[in-house]
This record gives sequence, structure tokens and C-alpha cells, in this order.
Amino acid sequence: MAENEYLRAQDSTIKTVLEQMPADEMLYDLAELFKVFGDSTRIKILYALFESELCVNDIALLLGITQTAASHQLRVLKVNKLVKARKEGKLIFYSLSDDHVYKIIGQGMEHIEE
Amino acid sequence: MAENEYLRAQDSTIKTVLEQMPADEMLYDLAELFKVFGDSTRIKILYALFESELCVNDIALLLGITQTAASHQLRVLKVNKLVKARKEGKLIFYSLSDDHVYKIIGQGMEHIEE
DNA sequence: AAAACATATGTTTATTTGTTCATATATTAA
DNA sequence: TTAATATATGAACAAATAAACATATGTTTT
Repeated sequence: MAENEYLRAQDSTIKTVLEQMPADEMLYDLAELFKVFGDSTRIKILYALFESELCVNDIALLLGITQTAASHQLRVLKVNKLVKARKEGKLIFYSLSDDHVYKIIGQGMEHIEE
Repeated sequence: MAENEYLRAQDSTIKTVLEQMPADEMLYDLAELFKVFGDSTRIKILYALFESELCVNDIALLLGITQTAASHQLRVLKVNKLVKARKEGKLIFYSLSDDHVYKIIGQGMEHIEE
């Protein structure tokens, strides 16, 4: 690595930092994922789904939000593969897609509970 | 729990969902925390700090952002206790405050790598 | 003390985003 | 088929926010 008079860190450090840095696209995707968790309405929906699958209207009523708002946010969660949908007649039941959701939220809780 | 003709879910389910739901303030704090991770600039900064503590200018130069942008985002990270600062003369070295950062980002990576 | 350097702060601007309202689609019931 | 119910979609609006620019604060060097 070429010397850089503007950097204080050692060349070896700079090299390691740059080498370990994931590709821009991955960093962007990661930020996008966390953005999904960065809204209290969506967090509430996920918490509700911790207990059981629920249909859209139940989610809306349980959380005190409109059906439209629930639907919009469920779409965001679904696009990002945090929830999955199951159709039963005119009802659509949403549930968590996998246990990453638990783990990510769990880690977040640990941090704020300090 | 009183019966609710508008809800499809069973009373027992509704009861459990409502019981397990954390207080609104906690849900809000949790969303705020994830919001911090929900920006690629901040994610890049955190990744850089995985390797070693770094001063503001080095972070800016390494990531190709302005000093001002780095400072603003480091402030956000510091307020949310994800990084801590150490002063050495006119340099201020930032580093990760604890290993929750690793864990949270790690879980996020697992999810998107599927 | 003055100059140079490192970081922080305040303001403005452009973009993103969550919600609401109106409406469309789809399924079941009458 | 019409009405009722459940969910989704699209557009408009308001709030949040990241970046840029100018500048202030604090530290070291000369």
C-alpha cells in the first residue's frame, strides 16, 4: 500500500480496514435491512407475530393502527423476507419467516436494556 | 378478556400478544436503535471500527466522505452508545463501545446472505 | 500570539418515508 | 348477481434525515 501523508493510522491498519470492508452493495443491503427494523410500527408487528400468525385486520386492531397502514408495513416486511403470508379464504395470515427476526431484535433489546 | 367480535384470533392469543408486547417507550427506543444501523455511511464506519480505533479524519478519508459527514454520523453513533471516543491531543479516536455492535451486524449479515 | 490542524456545530436543502384517504381487487355470503 | 368483507394499491402530504457548506471551538506548533 502506498504511503498516505494525510492518514494517521498505520498502513497495515488501513490495509486491513479496506480488506475487511464488504462490497458497497452488501453494506447498502445491510443498511436497508436495519432500516426495516427502524420503525416502531413494524417492530410492533414483529412482536405481535412472535406469539402467533395473525391476519391483517387483527394486527391493525391489536396495535391500534389502520388496516391500510398495517398492509403497507406488512408489505415492507414481506419484501424484506422478515414475514411470510399464507392465504386462507379471504383472510391472509402473516407470520415470521425465520428466527433471524428473533435474534436481531433480541440483540437490540440487550443493547438498550443496559 | 372480553369477547371481541371484530377479531379473528382467539382470546387466548390476543391476551398473550398484548401481554408479551413491551411498553411503547421500549419499542420506540428499539426502533431508534435500529434506525442508527439503517444508514450505509454509519454501517461503513462501524465496519471500519471493527479493525481498530480510528480518528475522524482517517474515517472520512478511508470511507471517501467529508470530515463533516463523518463527524455528524459519529455523533449519532456516540449518542446511541455504539461507539466511544478517546481524546489524544487534537485527535479524537473512536472505537466500538461493546460487542453488541458485532452481534447485531452479524445477525443482519446472516439474514441477507441467505 | 499567530498559524495550522482536527473536530464539532448550525443551517439549509433535497430526499426519503410513514400515514392517510380514496379506491381497486378478491373472496364469501345472501 | 349483489352485497359484504378482507386486503392491497396508488397518490398526496407531512415529518424525518443525510449531506453540504460555512463557521466555530479546541489543540499544537512555530
